[in-house]
Amino acid sequence: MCETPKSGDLLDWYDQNARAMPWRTAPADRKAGHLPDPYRVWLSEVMLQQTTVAAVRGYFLRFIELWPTVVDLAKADDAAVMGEWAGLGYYARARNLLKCARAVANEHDGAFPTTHAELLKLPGIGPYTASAIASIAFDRPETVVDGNVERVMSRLFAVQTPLPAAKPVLTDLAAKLTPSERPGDYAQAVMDLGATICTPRNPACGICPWINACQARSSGIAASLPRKTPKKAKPTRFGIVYLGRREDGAWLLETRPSKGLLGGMLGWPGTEWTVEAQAETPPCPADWQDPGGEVRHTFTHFHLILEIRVAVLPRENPQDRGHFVMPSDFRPSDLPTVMRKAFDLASSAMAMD
DNA sequence: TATTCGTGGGT
DNA sequence: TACCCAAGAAT
Repeated sequence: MCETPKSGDLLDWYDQNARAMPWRTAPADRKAGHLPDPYRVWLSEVMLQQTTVAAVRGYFLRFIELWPTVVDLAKADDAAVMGEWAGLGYYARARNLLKCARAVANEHDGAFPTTHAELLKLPGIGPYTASAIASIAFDRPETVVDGNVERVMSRLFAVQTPLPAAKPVLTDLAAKLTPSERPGDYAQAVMDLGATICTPRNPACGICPWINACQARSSGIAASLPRKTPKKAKPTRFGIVYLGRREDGAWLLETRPSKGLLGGMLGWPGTEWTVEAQAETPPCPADWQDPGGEVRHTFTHFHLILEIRVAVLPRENPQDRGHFVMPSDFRPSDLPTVMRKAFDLASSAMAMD
């Protein structure tokens, strides 16, 4: 038989094992009444959506350096924010980040709302992020349910229903465990537990503060939970991108439409990406050459094989698409990863700089 | 409810 | 290599 899990046992563990992060206030400081900056909590939580702490850290520090407050961010140029987000993925987050910053600056006097319901109205803030901000930044007793919490609850209560169907049940179980004391620390504690001990594979049950309360552990099935419904196979799509350079060195680039894949990001003009090989569709007439090689990249729901073409473009070429960017203004780091791969391939194949 | 939407690291 | 996965939201 198992004990009833106690939130206090987890908080005691967290007091000793909380991981330091740039956006986080240590448990001792929180107990002294020092809550973290809501702007930093919001920014970090949006960056952390479906993204690892290791990947986020550098981006977070850079954003804070460039835009120390939400009002600063609200005044930033779209292209600057999208460029700084490049490489982090899920670019709708960056578009909504700006919308949200401007809403907070213009409609909330630069102060984030403090309740779950008000936070939920803002762009890019869903149920998880609203709970995270309300609990972590404002110590409200809201329940965070992310992938970590789903895994911890499914094991603690041996929930056999596969995800995502089990989500409502797991949310209910998590809510009933959430304490009214130290809700901010508790939220971070459950997620830390899932990230460091109650891991997807090889959970470290021997050092878990809830070992005596865990039903899956007592049944020996912890590592097999949570169950998940099978995923669909990824199809492969094909496309061509065109890396054109004017005689004065300027690159022909385009800002992609603000909706859909890589929306709002800088990229090379090219064909659509489809399951059938694409016919040549250059952005302007030129002597396009194939330098050889291909870019392979995998998105969430398809594999992509991309061919590249390169050309020197005449100075007075009436291009149909895109805009020219001088080398002094071109930062490959502004490109989403698949576009940066194309640039790297062209650079190595042509040995051009 | 199901799909769309990135990327890099781990196994 | 080929998966799996990560502090989800929008549609």
